[in-house]
Amino acid sequence: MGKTNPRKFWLFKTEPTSFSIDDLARAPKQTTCWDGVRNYQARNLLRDTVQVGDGVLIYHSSTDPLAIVGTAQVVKAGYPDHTAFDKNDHHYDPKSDPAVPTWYMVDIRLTQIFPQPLPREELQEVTALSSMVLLKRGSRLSIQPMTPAEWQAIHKLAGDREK
DNA sequence: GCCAACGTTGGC
DNA sequence: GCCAACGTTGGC
Repeated sequence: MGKTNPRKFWLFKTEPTSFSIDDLARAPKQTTCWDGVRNYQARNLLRDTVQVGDGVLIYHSSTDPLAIVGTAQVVKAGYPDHTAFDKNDHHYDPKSDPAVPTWYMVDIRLTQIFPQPLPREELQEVTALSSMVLLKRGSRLSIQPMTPAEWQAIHKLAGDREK
């Protein structure tokens, strides 16, 4: 009773051409809503599991170099993604009813931009990361769970690169 | 409820 | 640009 859930860790994918970690850094309070997720598995995580205080790695996909570029923190837990209701929004979904929203989002605040991004190529060499969802073949999930061990290993790599 | 067709993601 | 891996759609 009264036992708080342990802090969890996530990896959020984004295409830097549409939203990059530099955009996050320039946002008011370096905070943004993570809108536009249109996949049910990712939606379930955003709605039900991602909590305030959870750690988030930011990953740049479909770019060169592919890399983990920094970290953020969840500052608001799952709430309806209003961009689904906006006809003019690229992520508009007419099937999402405001009374029973289909899609959810969270807010995150930038923690740090890594001085050196961690390229996917290098992550693939690290034994401790061999089970990362990100590195699995055909992995398309845009909101990915990761283990505390993976979280720590990433931070160690980022720290080592800084030296 | 099955499953073929189609669309999308995203590394390579 | 290619294409494997998924997810979604829709006829039956």
